[in-house]
Amino acid sequence: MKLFNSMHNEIEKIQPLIENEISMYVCGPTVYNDAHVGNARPIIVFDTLKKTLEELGYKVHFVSNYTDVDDKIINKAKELQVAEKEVSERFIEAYQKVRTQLHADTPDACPRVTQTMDEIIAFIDLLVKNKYAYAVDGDVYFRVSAVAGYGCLSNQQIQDLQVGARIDENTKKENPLDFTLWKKTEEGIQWESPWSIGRPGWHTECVVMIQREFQKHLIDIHGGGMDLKFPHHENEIAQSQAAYHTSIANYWVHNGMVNIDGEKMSKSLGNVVWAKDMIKKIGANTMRWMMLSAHYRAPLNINEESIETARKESMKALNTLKQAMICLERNNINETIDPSSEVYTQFLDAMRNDLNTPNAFAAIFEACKQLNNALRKREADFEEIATLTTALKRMLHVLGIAFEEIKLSEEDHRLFAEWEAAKAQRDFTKADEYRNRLTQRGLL
RNA sequence: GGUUCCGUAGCCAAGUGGUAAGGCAAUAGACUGCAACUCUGUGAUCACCAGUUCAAAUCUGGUCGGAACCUCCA
Repeated sequence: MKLFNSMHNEIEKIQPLIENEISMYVCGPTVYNDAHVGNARPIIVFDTLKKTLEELGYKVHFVSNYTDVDDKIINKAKELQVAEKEVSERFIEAYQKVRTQLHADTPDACPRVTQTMDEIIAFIDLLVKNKYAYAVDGDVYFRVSAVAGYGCLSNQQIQDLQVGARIDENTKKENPLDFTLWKKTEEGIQWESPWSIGRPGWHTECVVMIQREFQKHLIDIHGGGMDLKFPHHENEIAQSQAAYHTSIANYWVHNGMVNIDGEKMSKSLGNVVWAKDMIKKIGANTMRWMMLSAHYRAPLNINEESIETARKESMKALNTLKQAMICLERNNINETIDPSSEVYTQFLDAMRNDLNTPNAFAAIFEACKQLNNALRKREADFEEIATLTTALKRMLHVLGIAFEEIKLSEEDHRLFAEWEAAKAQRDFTKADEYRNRLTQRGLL
């Protein structure tokens, strides 16, 4: 398996820390609102990565968090006049629903900030004690200058950052780049800490959660949206370097952003599309197909045309699969277990190569073509059909495209036979009748 | 100002040194009782310029155009 490592800006062969096992952490959402289609992309991308790794034989340990402490949640709670916990619970539930609807596997663990507070405070305390952080008036800041190599992920030089940085009104910091680890506050949820009553900053939780969930300081893959690279991931690394002398993960993977009709999705533009609405409108299969039809690192533009194309393509593949399954059922052929075939190899090679889903789709189209040709042959090669069917199923599974298994009832078998008999007798009235009934049963 | 990425047929999109995958659309056929489905054929010299090389979409330099990030947005 090869992946583009944002840390070194090049494609690298994955060398897992433990043979045949992959530990993977993906930054989850701040649960102050419903997930929009931009949030859906990392769900789909990293779920596809997980499924690919599993298809390649790796055992994947997958963790993704929920940020349930944040200013935005506090504001939302005020707006709705409810407790913050109510807001976060509600949107965690909504997020989980979207993830499930998108055919994404539930992570092995979904830690929350509110449930990790003791560890977070202990971690900040460790940083303060080791002089990597300092407390001022109840706030705690990370001392960026204390770690060598700050900026290694985003390839930023500290001096360059300072030039362009917006002027920070916070004069308590030693350096404008220093980031908040603990914030004293009288508002919203609060916890007691050695420094003040307050709440933690955003950048600490992931480091602590990774340590807690994986029980180690270095994992294989850390993922998230491209926009998290700086400062979030950079700051995670800085803290991890300070506390554990590791960069948290060996491979940093970032997905590209989503645009709607060529424009960035934002509240100010008023073009935010909620994931749940789009799923309802176009279906999860079309949504995954569309999102995976571009490479995960490239920006993805969504418009009516790209949706329509994805819908057609996915329908074609699923229809081919259905016809193949019906053919096998009607002829009492068991599917093979082994998907080995040229197209399956082609597919896996594409996926292995930095998740090259556009090329993987080419393999799927080729499989469909071969399958359709095989299905039309006068003397059907059932072995070929069985192998291709298994291969196609496996490929669709890896991409998270759901399909229904076909099991023909006695009645179905009879209808097919009657239909064919009627056609043979050129009784087209009857034939159409059977055809309609088969169509109604979703078999044609 | 800094960092990173991109500009390939009408549209989407791979390919990163050896003479341009795939899909959608379009179009011409085949199959079919009709329809649907399906299959077959047809299209680009890769933003522009200059270099390196036997050979460049692919490397180098430049020009033009677009995007993301630079303190909490996936």
